[in-house]
Amino acid sequence: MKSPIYQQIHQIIRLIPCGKVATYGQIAEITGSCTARMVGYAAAAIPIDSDIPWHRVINFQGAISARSGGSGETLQRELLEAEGVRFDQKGRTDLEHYRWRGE
DNA sequence: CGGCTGACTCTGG
DNA sequence: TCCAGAGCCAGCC
Repeated sequence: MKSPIYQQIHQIIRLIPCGKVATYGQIAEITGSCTARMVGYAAAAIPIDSDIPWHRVINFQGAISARSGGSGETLQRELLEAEGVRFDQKGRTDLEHYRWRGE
């Protein structure tokens, strides 16, 4: 980790409590030093094997953003459902109910 | 130093 | 609800 920005974003994601989700823009606002895209790119750099709950990071629509490679979207949904997050038929979560308030 | 790329967000049709 | 376009910035050739 050379860039403090990525490190910062990774740290914020670690603070997300179980059963809650955060949007890229939300995290960007918390850092106050980067934009939603930066969060997305930093998240993309997070390895699945990492201890960072990257699956709790979703887009502002409450939907899961598919990664560049391929499968991962399915895994993310499975992990969120395991934490109690419900998905509707559109594959989206109720942000008003599951969005992390920042505590 | 310059160009390309990308887990985004927002507005409008 | 879905699709397209514009704005945005760090990282990697």
